[in-house]
Amino acid sequence: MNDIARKAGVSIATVSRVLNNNGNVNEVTRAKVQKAIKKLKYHPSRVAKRLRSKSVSSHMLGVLIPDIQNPFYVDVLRGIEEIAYNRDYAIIMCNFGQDEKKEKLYLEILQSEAIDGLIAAPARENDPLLKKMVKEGLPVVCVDRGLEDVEVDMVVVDNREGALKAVNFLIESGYKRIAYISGLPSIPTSRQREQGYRDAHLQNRLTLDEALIKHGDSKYDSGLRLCRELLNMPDPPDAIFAGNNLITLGALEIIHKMGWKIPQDIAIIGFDDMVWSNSLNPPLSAVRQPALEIGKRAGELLIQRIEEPGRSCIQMILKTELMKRSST
Amino acid sequence: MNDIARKAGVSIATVSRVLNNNGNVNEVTRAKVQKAIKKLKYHPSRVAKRLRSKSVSSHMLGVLIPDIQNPFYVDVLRGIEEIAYNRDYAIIMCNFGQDEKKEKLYLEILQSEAIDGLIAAPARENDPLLKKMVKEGLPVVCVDRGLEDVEVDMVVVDNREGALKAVNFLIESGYKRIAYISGLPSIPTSRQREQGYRDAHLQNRLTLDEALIKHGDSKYDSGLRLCRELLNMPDPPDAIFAGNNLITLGALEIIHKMGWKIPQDIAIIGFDDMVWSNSLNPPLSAVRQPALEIGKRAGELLIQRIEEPGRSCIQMILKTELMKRSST
DNA sequence: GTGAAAGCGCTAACAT
DNA sequence: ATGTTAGCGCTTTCAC
Repeated sequence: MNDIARKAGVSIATVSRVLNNNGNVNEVTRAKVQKAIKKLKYHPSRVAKRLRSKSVSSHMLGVLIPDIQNPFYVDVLRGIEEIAYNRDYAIIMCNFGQDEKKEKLYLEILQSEAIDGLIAAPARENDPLLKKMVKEGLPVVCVDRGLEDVEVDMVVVDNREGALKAVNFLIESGYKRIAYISGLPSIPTSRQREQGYRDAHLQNRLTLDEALIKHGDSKYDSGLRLCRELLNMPDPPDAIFAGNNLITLGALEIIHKMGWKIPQDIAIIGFDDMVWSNSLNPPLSAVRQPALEIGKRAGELLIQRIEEPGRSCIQMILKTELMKRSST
Repeated sequence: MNDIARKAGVSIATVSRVLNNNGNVNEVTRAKVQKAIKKLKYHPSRVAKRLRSKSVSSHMLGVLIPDIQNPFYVDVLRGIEEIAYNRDYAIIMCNFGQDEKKEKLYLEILQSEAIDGLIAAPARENDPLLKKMVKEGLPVVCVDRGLEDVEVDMVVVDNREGALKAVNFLIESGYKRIAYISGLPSIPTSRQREQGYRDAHLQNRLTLDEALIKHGDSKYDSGLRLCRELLNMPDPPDAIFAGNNLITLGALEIIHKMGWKIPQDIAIIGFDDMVWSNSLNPPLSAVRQPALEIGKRAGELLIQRIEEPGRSCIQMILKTELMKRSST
């Protein structure tokens, strides 16, 4: 910046002014400076900018997600990214893979990176570090999962209702022994979906066999393992409600491997739709979360909050949609 | 840092020393400082650190990938991330969605973020901006795609050979009219795979019907559309070689929708394996790229280069593996 | 072993 | 309309 000031025969303050289109600058000076900038192939340092002014936006956002292998989070991320891109924000992506130690480390990095704001799907609803960061004034919006005891913007889906609809649909279709393969029980969404599953049984006065509820860890392998246990039961289920994307795919692998026919031998419906649900054979029924939209809304909410830190918190609950295809 | 210096009754220089475990510090002074750090819940600012010393590592890496919806890149990313995490690097993830304008913007951001190094799968092999950054001394390693005219580390897969193996296998299995659904022809990997496809025909003296080669844009929808065109031909193919993940999934959707049986009516083999290839019905045959390993190797290479900028460039060519399952 | 001070690239208040 | 200057939080020489 010094070089360009010298080259253009002005002070660096003037350079800063033309760079930021801010303050009054004579047209001819501006032109001179512009030329020097071009000539010297100058690139502003976002780092210095951020250091200088906490008050001014660094145009850097953090995103903290649990599992980038899960297509749901990929779509959320894409939604966030789309908004960020349009508003000229860059993103630091932190994928903690359901590992709380890693999550903590990332949170610390994010903190010391002086980001403008953070979109997070925290592992635990009472994560102390994250709560602290919120209290210290960092704009945060939670997606998919909330945060206890503190005021934050939230974009979530009505998980209980989504599960309820899915299981009701299964029951209406005549299935009697419906299994639930749950993700990590410590994750709120897992519990909410289980609640919907239970409520559907209640509403329909269908007795629920607790042995049909399997708790896993939200990953592919647990879907595989738990589904095998289910199919090997002396009295196996006639339908499966799978707690998330990856669990569904794991379950499908076993079902096909054991040669069971869908939906004749066993029906399956997943929580989370995927772009390629139709590529499956048969096409998969699923509870669709508007993942892209969750990401977009979260991005918008975050940028709003950055621009107007005072505004009160918003909790957005998006609707799920039951995608009836041929697996049920 | 000032606060903690004051609190501990030392100078900020000393604080810096204990923070970085560097230089000689008296044990008792060190203890005092440590205590003050704890008390004041001090967090170092990575931003200031980066500003101060270009010489010292900022511990920030950039990753530039074309399409995060493609599970292949997700795995590459996971590989990179694993290495980065272990070596205490953070990652700025830039997903440009095959959009060159976006790619350019991201490259500029990365540049002004003072990252230590960059892992990129550039849209074009002769991207001028990226080439400039390499020449200016930014450590870069390319994955999946190379960069013309400049020396960079590269981690790629032998695409031609992978395709060759796949199509040879198809031919040996008795298929005669094998279609190729290509990704964007401007992407080198698309062309290399096409070359392998052609070579296989040559080697087996099988005449190749140019009408069976369809060029798309590497995305789901193009797989869908081009596969439909193929199946609707008066003289349709008996096997399909799909240029990537997303194309495969799009093709599968149409095949199922039109009620064709795999592999009786049509065989299909994809380039890129997926975790859930076994979840498909029938399980999908595929050319497996060791995506996670590509990411890891790239991460290692990059960190190596950051630590030893002088070392000469390495070009790593990883092997593909033919996963024979039931779709062929 | 420790402190003082310069400076990384930038912005903003204040002067001119 | 433009220049001067004081820092932002840190590292690193150079003294002591």
